[in-house]
Amino acid sequence: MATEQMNLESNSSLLAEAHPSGHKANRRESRIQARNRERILSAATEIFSRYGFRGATLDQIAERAEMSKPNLLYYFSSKEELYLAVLRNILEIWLQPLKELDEKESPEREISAYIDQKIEFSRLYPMASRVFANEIAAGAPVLKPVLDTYLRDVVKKKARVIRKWIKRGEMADVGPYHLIMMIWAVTQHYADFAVQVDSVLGKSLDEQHFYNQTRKNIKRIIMKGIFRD
Amino acid sequence: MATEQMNLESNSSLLAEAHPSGHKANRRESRIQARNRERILSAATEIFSRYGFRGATLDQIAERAEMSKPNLLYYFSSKEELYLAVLRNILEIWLQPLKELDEKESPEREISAYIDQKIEFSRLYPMASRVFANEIAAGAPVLKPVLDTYLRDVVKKKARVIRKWIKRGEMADVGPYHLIMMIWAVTQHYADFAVQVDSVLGKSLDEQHFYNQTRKNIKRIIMKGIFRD
DNA sequence: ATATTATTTTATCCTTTGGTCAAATATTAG
DNA sequence: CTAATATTTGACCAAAGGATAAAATAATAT
Repeated sequence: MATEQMNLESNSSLLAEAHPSGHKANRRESRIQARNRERILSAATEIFSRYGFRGATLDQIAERAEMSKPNLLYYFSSKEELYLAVLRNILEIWLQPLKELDEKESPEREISAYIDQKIEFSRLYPMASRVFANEIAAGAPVLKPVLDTYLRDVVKKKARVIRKWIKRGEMADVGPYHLIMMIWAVTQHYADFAVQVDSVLGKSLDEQHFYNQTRKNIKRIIMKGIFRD
Repeated sequence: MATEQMNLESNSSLLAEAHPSGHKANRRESRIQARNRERILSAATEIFSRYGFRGATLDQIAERAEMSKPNLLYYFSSKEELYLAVLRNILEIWLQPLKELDEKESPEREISAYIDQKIEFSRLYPMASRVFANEIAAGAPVLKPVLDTYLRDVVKKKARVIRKWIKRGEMADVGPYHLIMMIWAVTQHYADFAVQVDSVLGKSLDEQHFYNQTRKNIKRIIMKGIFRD
C-alpha cells in the first residue's frame, strides 16, 4: 500500500485554524504525535477517497491507522475536523502548480510544465485527488467558501496571464478558463477514474511506460490544439 | 429542481436481472408502480450523487421521493438493489454515443458528434454523471465486472476505428485510448465538477451561452489537436 | 358490492456509528 | 525514582440507519 501523503506547511491563510489540530494549546508536536497524526491523515485519505465523507467511518480509519477509535479522536476531536485536515492537506498542493504559471516565460514552456505537474500529482496522490473530487462532486460542502474566494482569485489571475499570451499572439485564441479546466479534467481523470482506466487498458500511472505515454498524448493534443506548429 | 431522469429499456444483457425490479413475478407494471419507481429512481440519483452509495440514506431518498421508507422498500427491496437500478439506468446511455462512432464516416464528423453528445449528457444528466463518477472513484465495487468486460470491449472496438482513421491519414497519430479518455474527462468535468466551475466562473451548462462556449472551446482544442487545419 | 390483490403506513428490531468517560499505561520532567 | 503529563484503551451511549411484520387502506376484477 502506497502511503500516500504530502506535506504542506504553508497554509497561506486559507482554511487556517488556530491550533495545528484544534487541540489544547500544546507547546510543540511531539515525535509520537507527529507520527500518529500522519498515520491518521494517511488512513483517512484512503478511506475518505473510497467512501466519501459520509460513507467513511471512524472505525475503518482507526483500523487502517492501527489504533483504537478513541485514540484517533484524541488527535482529531471529530470526524469533521479530520476531514478538514485532510482537505487542507490537499488543496494547497493541488493548486500550487497553477500559481507558478509565469507570464514572463513562454506559454509553451509554462503550459507544458503545468501539465507535467498535474499528471505528476495524479500519479503521486491519486487518493488525495479522489478525496478532492469527491468533495467537489458532493457540492463542496466544506470547500465551497474557499473555492468561491481563493481558488476563484488564483484562477482569475492566471486566466489573465493566458490572455496576455494570446494578445501577444504567442498562442491560439482559446478561452483561458476552459483551457485551465481542460487541463484539470484530463490530468485528474487518470487518478479519479483509475479503476476505469485499468478496466479499459489494464494499466495505471504507476507503470512508468504508461505514465510517459499518457503524458505525451495529453500534451501532444493540447499543445497542438493551442499552438501553431 | 430538474427531475433528471433518463429512459433505458435496452439493457443489452449487461447488468441484466430476472425481474424488472427483483420483485415477485409481477405480470405488468401498473401505472402507479411506474410512477413510483420513477420517482424513487430520480430521488435516488439525486441523493446518491451527493453522498455516494454509503453516504446516502434511505430516509433521505424516501423523503425526496415523498413516500415512507417502508414504501420505498416495497419497490426496491434493498439499498443495494436500488443503487444497482440507478447505475443500470445510467451506464447504457453513458456509453451509447461511443458505440455510434462509425469508421465509414469522416473522423471529423464522428468525433465532433461524439463530443457534442457527451457534453449534452453532462448538461442533461449531471447527477447521473456524478453517481457514475462516484462509483468509479470508489473503486467501482458494483460496476467493475461490467467495466472489465463490456466497457472494455466497446472501447477496444472503437479504438480500432480510430486506428483505422489514423492509418488512412485522416487524423493525427494519437493514442486512440487516450483520445477517448480525454474526451470523457473533459466533457464529464463540467458535470462532475459543476460546483467548482460555478465557483470559478459563476456559470453552468444550464446557461445556453456558456454551454455553447464550452462546447466550442473543447472542440476547438481537441479538433485542432488531432487534425491538421 | 364483494373478494382479491396491490399499496401504504405504523411500530419495531437490530446493527452501526460518532462520540464520551474513566480507568489504565506510557512517557517525560525534576 | 517519583510526580506530573501524555497517550491509549475498554466499556458505554444515544442517534441513525437498513430492514421486517403486520395491520390498515386503496384499487381492481368479477
